[in-house]
Amino acid sequence: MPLPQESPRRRATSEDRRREILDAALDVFADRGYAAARLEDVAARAGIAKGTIYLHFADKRTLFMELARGAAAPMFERIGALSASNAPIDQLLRTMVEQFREQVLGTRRKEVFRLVITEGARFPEIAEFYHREIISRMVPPLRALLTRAHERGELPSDAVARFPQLLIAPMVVCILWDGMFNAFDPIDARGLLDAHIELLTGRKDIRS
Amino acid sequence: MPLPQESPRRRATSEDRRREILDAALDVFADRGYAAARLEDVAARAGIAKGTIYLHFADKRTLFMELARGAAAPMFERIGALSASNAPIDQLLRTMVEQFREQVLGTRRKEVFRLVITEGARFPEIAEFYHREIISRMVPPLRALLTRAHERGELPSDAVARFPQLLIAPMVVCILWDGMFNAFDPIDARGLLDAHIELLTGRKDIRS
Amino acid sequence: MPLPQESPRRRATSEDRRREILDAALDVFADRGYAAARLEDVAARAGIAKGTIYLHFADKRTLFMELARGAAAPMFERIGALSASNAPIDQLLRTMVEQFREQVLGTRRKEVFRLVITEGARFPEIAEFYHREIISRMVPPLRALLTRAHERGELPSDAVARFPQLLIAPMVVCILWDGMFNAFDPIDARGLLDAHIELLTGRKDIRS
Amino acid sequence: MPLPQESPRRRATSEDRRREILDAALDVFADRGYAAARLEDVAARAGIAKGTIYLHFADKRTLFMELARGAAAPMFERIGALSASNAPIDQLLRTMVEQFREQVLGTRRKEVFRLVITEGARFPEIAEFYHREIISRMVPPLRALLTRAHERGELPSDAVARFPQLLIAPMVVCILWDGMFNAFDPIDARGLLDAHIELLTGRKDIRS
DNA sequence: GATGAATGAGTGTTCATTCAT
DNA sequence: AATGAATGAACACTCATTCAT
Repeated sequence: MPLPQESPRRRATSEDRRREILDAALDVFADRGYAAARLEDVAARAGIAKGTIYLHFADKRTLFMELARGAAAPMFERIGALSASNAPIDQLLRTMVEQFREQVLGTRRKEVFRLVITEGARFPEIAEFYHREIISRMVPPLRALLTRAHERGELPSDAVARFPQLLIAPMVVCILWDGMFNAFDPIDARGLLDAHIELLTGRKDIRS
Repeated sequence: MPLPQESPRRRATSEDRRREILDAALDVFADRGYAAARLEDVAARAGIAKGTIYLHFADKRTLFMELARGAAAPMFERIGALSASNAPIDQLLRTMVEQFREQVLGTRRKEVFRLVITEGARFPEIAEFYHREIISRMVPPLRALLTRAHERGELPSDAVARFPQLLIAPMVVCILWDGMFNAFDPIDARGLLDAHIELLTGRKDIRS
Repeated sequence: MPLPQESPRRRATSEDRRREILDAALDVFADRGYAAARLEDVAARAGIAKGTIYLHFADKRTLFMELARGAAAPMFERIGALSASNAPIDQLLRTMVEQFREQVLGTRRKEVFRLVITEGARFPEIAEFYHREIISRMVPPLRALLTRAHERGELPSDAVARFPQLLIAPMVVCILWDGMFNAFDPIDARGLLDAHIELLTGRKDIRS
Repeated sequence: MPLPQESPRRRATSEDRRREILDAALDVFADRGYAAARLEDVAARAGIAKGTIYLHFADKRTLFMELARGAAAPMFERIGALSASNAPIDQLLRTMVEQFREQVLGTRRKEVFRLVITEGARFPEIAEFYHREIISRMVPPLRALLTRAHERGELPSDAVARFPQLLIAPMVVCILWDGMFNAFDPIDARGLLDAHIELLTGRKDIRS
């Protein structure tokens, strides 16, 4: 819920400017990695002067961390939707995987996640943030969901329920593979993720 | 007919020196990432002068790439052993996972893999090298092995056979999780990897 | 968002605004020195926007110079009063010293003088201004005064008459000492300046 | 007494390099003041590269502080010599003043002192250092000396004994005047300092 | 081979100044 | 008049790389 804005125009512009900088920063950070990225390139790509960045972000590190945090918000909705649902588990998993392909792999957001994965070890705050805000909030409902599915006989094993990381692992691999090998051996993300669901549920999907 | 060898002594010494530098480099690169690592720190940790590094490696990039390549060699042996075996698949998988835990996760070699994963996108040569030397050599025998197992009924699904990445994904996640969250939420790698085998084989392990 | 103004006059006059800026500038320049002072801090302290400074002063240098010049005006009056007087020299000196303590050392004006002393060498215009407007106007009447006092036997030596800087030197030292050592060894300005008059006149003051 | 040097050549060279940098730094700091001085200019004047400065000094501030501290050492000798002497006070004072003119005013060391005076307020460490190492060590022997002289009747007043700053004040003024007004009104330091001694001792010097 | 002092291009960050609103 | 976002030149400091010893 946005606070009342004293000057809607100005505020909007400032918010836009922030967004432009974050967009440009994503390109540059994704391209070169955090340490090798140059703020001058970020500025150039955003079409602004170098100093302008500092009107919106305290320093390079802060810019990076706000970029990394930015990708977290959209995940909550998916989590909420998932844990609330009573649909059969394979349908849920398929929805989840489809959303991942469409909203992460198919967009620039995948770059943010790759950055989180590849730079996370050097940014304790980001690691903690993701653990606290994403992982520790995601695991309990996921586990509940998967446990229920197991108890209903929809999942042959409780392995994923005990280690929900197993559900996520192939997606992580998709992002990493895409970043490393895409040029000469692009991944068939759909095939891989469908195969993974098959492994989990023990059932082959008959796709329309 | 032996080729003329340069002095065995000198060669051995030089090789030792190389190894010391690579060891030190692993520490520093793992700690700070490629771009932020300082060769001065590498030298200090190796107990040598900065310039000495350049007697053994052309430049920072080369040093890093040779470090990255170094972890590849030991994998061939495992691959060979695996594909030659006729043992039941769950036993093979358990051996493989155990080796991973003992020889990668339990050693500093996990740092090399983490570096390959996190810096790979910025080092096309490394990406290509790993794809060419590891992945493209590993996939066919792995696939054959898993296909055979599926056909013998040891694997309920051919999903892993079609996407051997699914076999590797949890190990990747182990390495990444270890690097990011170990301080406050250490991973139970054995549990996770056993659960994964359970998923693949459909059978719970009865460990002695 | 401007608060409703407490004062009935809607806007400060330009002269008031100038004064506010100069006041704020004195604080900031005194605190950090000319080069390290930031106009943004001046603006913040004056409660105005950064750009507003430029409506009243051409640039940072000009602002500083007008600040430095500002402290000069009040000195003329003292000089005039001094040179016109026929009172005994020790009384005059005591008055002078007392005025210095009350109107310079005891106020923020001492900061202006410290700035003139410490930055003067870097601001030829200020050096020239002070030499032209203060020193070269002050020396002749001072010299006349002191010479007369010497001839009347009120001063045992003509040394100060020949070098009126000797009269000023302890005051300069007071200002500098205050700025450097005040925190841990505050100066007894009254004692020091009284002792100085004793040196000049050869007579100890019997203070009431 | 120099310690045994492990590598006389190297050590001597490094010491020389330090000295060259300090010399160049004195020029630049004296010319522009601390904040406005550019280390690139220091390097250029020393005939070295910018980075070389950092092999010898941690940063700009440290460079400045070591420069400021450097001028302190030579003063101890003078202090020791003075306080040990039993010569008549006016002779001591004349020696002191002469040394000041020759070894401070007549050399680049006066620039160091000007820097200490003008930047001291912004460098608490320097202020404390000078107070601790110079002033607090200088005052007691000076006071003892001047008190003895007063008791022997060589000084008509105990004013300087009580406030030894009065002895120093004219020298401070000489340094400042020299920096600000020298171009158009050079000071007659000898005349001024002699006049000051006359004030203190009540005796005119008959110079040869 | 080994050293480590020296280099200098490169980059994050600051801040006086401008100008559209 | 006043604002404050934007600019971009400037500068401290870093570090891969070289080379004389």
